[in-house]
Parts: sequence; C-alpha cells; structure tokens
Amino acid sequence: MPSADQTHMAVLGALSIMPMTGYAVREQIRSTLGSFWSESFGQIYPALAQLEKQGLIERLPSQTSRSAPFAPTAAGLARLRELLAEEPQPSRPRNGTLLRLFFGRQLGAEACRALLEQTRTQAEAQLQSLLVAREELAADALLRDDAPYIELTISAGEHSARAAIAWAEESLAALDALPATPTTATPTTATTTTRSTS
Amino acid sequence: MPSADQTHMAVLGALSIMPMTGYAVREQIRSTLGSFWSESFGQIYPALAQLEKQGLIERLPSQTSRSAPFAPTAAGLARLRELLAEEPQPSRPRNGTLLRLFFGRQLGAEACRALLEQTRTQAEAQLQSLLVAREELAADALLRDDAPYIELTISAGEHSARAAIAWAEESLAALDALPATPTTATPTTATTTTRSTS
DNA sequence: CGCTACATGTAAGGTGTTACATGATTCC
DNA sequence: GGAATCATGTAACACCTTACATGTAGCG
Repeated sequence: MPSADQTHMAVLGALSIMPMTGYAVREQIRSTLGSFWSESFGQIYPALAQLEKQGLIERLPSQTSRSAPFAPTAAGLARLRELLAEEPQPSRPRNGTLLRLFFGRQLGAEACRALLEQTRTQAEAQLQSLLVAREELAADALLRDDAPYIELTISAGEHSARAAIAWAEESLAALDALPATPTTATPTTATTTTRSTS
Repeated sequence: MPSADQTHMAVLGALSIMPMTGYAVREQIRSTLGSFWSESFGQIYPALAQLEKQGLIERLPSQTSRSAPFAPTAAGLARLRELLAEEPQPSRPRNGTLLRLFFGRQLGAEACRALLEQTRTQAEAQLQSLLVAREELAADALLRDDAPYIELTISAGEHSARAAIAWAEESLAALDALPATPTTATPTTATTTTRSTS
C-alpha cells in the first residue's frame, strides 16, 4: 500500500461514519483518532481532491449557508473496504521517553524519575478523556452502528494507559531501590568516569 | 530539537554503552531498541561522520583486523547528556490496526476478529523475546551499570504486551457478543446499505 | 574459491509538515 | 465592525527510506 493510500483510508473512513467538510475531517482525525492516528493538513486536502476526481467521494448539496460536506459514493465505500482489508503496515516506532530511560545511566536517576512521573500523569489524563469519549459515544445516536467498533479502540486506549500507569509506578519504586545511584552524570560538573579523549 | 539531534542522541547513546562500528550501531538499534526506536541505514552513517567531525566521537585503535569501533569522547558524553535532558518530543502515531478496527463496521466483524488474533499472537511473541532479552541482560557483565535502566524498558514492553493480550481477548469476546452482525460488508457482493451515488 | 557477513557510504525519490495565502461566515 | 472560527488550498522544505555501489574478512 503506497502510503498515500493510508491517508485515503483514513479520510474515506471518516466520511463513511458521517459526511463532513475537509476542515471537519481534519478536526475529527485530530480529536477522535488522535491517540492512534495522525494526518496533517497538507495531506487531507490533496487527498480529498484526488478522491473526488476518482469519483470516490462527492459533495452533498448543503442545506445551510455552511460549506458543502463530502460523502463517499458507492464506489468510495467499496474502495474503503478494499483498503481496510489490506495488512496494516507497521509504523516506525519513536518513543523518546523509553530511549531516554534506556540511556538512563547517562541521564541520571533523578531525571528518569521525572520522565516516569510525567508518563504516569499523562496516562491518567488520557484515562479521563477516554471516559468522556465513551460517554459521548453512548450518547450519539448517529454512531449507533459504528459504536461497538469504536468502543474497541477506546478500550485499547484504556488498557494501554493503565499499563503505562502500572509500569511507571513499578519503575519509580525500582529506581528508589537503586543503591547509591552510581550515576555518570554527577550533580556538580561533567566529570567523566569512563574513557576520555585521546 | 531539530530531529537530526534525535539520531545523534541514539547513536551517542549506543556508543556510550559500548564502542562499536557503524554497522554494529545499526544492528544494536534494530535488535535492542527495535521495539521503541528506529534509525535507518541512511541516517546512521552521516550522523557518525558529523559526530566525528565535531569531535564528539572518535575511532578507537582496533586490536583485531576488524574495523575500528567508535567511542564517544568526553565532549560527546557531555553532548549526550544535554540531548537526553531535553523534553521527549511526541511522535506522530500511526496504528493501522486500531484505525481498521475503528472503521470495523465497514471492514466486517470477521476481519476484525482476525486483526485481534494477530495482535494477540504478536504480543505473545513479544513477551517471549523480552524474557530472552532479560536473561541476556542479566548475563552480560559489561552492562552491569546500564542494566537497571535497560530493565525499565524491558518492563515497559512487558506491560504493554500483556495489556495488548488482555485487550485482544476482551475484544474478541465483545465481538462474539455482537448481535446478528449488522455489517455493511455483506459476505456476498458489495451491496451498500447506506447512501449511494448521485 | 565462493558465499556470507561485515563495513561504509551516496543519491534519488517519496513522504509528511509547516508556513503562508486567502476569503467567508458567525457571533459579540 | 472586529475577532474567532470555518474553510480551502499550495509550495517550500525537512525528513527518511531505499536502492545502488563498493570493498574486505572469515569460513567452509
């Protein structure tokens, strides 16, 4: 899947749930899919233009004075199913927090503790916002048919957040148990303990 | 952090644990950091060249006939600590599995089930390889000082994998409970239930 | 002696983000 | 009338990956 297709999949998917303007698609992707997907501005509009030219989406006649929303055509829905059926391709992971902890000896135990506390705080906030998301999902009658599937992704976020909290707490305890912190980064100045320059 | 710095951080970090050739750095990043970080071939060599020019790393005289390994200089270690101390910048998430489940109504319950089973299988494999990694870590005397920090990242992987397994199993059960699968994607041909073309 | 793994690099091409540019509509 | 938000795009640039190019060392 040539990866522009990934954007097409996300955009078609969003429109399959509810007709929207490009602007709204971006907002939805940011707010609703935000924790596991991202598309930037500069990708969404070109994607919409392409999809419209291919007859996969069309503008609905707008009732209000607001801009006309896009909706997938029958061919568009078929294309969406085709894209969804392809194997998900693994994305390149880049977790800055774990990288820093891996090199924690250089970073120092104190800074590691701060990273862990930050992780825990963020996961707790995430948990809260997922609770809200679940309530909104239950309240929205328009989403009735999609809700069971959306629910799975909310649940994934919760499991992941709870795991992060448990891990952070365990790790903080483990750091406390570290004897005499044999840190390379001493509180004073950068005195190197290991090999030095030639 | 201009993001080329991210590569510098990973490379300096790897060399801080043990002097290595560029080739080995790549291998280490792929195998050891692979589950939470990635650097491609085309980034590592230019990064090494730059770091050497800046005097942050140097080639150690090689004992064997093998190629000479790089090691960080004192300035290099200082630079590493500086980089590590910066805020981790959030990476753009792209979880293809969750995106597909979100649009599960279009994909169909059966295919969703397959995705969940795949997720569970992968997480179980991940768990196994983390067990191996932990044993190797414990066995390697050279890593003694870094081990407590590396251990945190192994633990993170385990928490995450166990959460994925629990989530997948719960979700499979939830899908089984779904009444009469009101799928849009019918087993026969693509009969659209919703709006169609103009 | 040939295959595999080690080792180093570059350049083309694709991807993705950001900043800029522009204008309509709505609300206060 | 002015600010905020809705709405649509583009173009420059940063970023990364991939494929190519090249050569050495060790092993069977």
